[in-house]
Amino acid sequence: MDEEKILRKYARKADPQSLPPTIRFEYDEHTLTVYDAYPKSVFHFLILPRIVPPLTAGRLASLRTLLQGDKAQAKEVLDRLDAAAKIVREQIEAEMLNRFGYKWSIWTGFHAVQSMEHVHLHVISSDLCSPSMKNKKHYNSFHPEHGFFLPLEEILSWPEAEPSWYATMSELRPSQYEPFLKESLSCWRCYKEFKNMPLLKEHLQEEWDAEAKRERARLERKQKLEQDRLKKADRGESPSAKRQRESSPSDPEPKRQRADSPSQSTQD
DNA sequence: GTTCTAGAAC
DNA sequence: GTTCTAGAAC
Repeated sequence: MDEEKILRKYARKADPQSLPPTIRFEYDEHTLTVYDAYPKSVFHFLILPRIVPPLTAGRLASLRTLLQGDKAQAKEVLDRLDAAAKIVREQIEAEMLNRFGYKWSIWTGFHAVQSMEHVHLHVISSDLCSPSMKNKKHYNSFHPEHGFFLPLEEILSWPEAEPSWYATMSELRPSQYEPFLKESLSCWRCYKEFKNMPLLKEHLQEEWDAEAKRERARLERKQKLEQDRLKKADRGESPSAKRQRESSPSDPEPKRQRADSPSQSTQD
């Protein structure tokens, strides 16, 4: 089987369950999520639209062929990928907490010019630390500033835009995007430039380590505050003193979890 | 997409 | 001399 058409082969499977678990992550009626065979980050998945009528292999050959076809159909495919990506991100975040004790950002988007046939949405953690991250092209294809990586959120807004603008964007001309891959090696977090990949990789690892340290310390402070609050509450401390501590300025991030659910306080 | 490798860069 | 890149081959 032609290596280049490997994704199309997966997307064609009537029964994705038959794919080995080393390749298959999960699937639903319209999408299939696989592990990237050469992950460029700690977490790196590809979400493929499955080839189910009326969708054809030709229509799903690339993001370009999808966008240049029926607009409503394109929108539907993108929405299904979006829904699948949300679920994958939740699972990645759970795994981040399990294995690393904190969560870091996850990017969801397409390469403007894909190298493997068949539409595939990248869901990739922002560390960009992986043995398979080997050259400038690899790195720049995910650099959030260079423009080669197209966030799904952005593409979802295209069909709502001016039709002539939509048509222009849908061309996804390689000549427009390929130069982005040749830009100098700069850290996407601090913009510092590096002479070669080994030096950049070393720096990316340091950035990620620093983030881990920062985030773990922040979570610890938060948990300690919470424990103290509960202790004080048990002793019947005045509600006003409690409120004062709760509005701690060191933790501006809004949290989904209510502070008064002690049963879950270790997870966050 | 990867592997291989010649020659540039250091 | 060794490391690294980048283009060709697959």
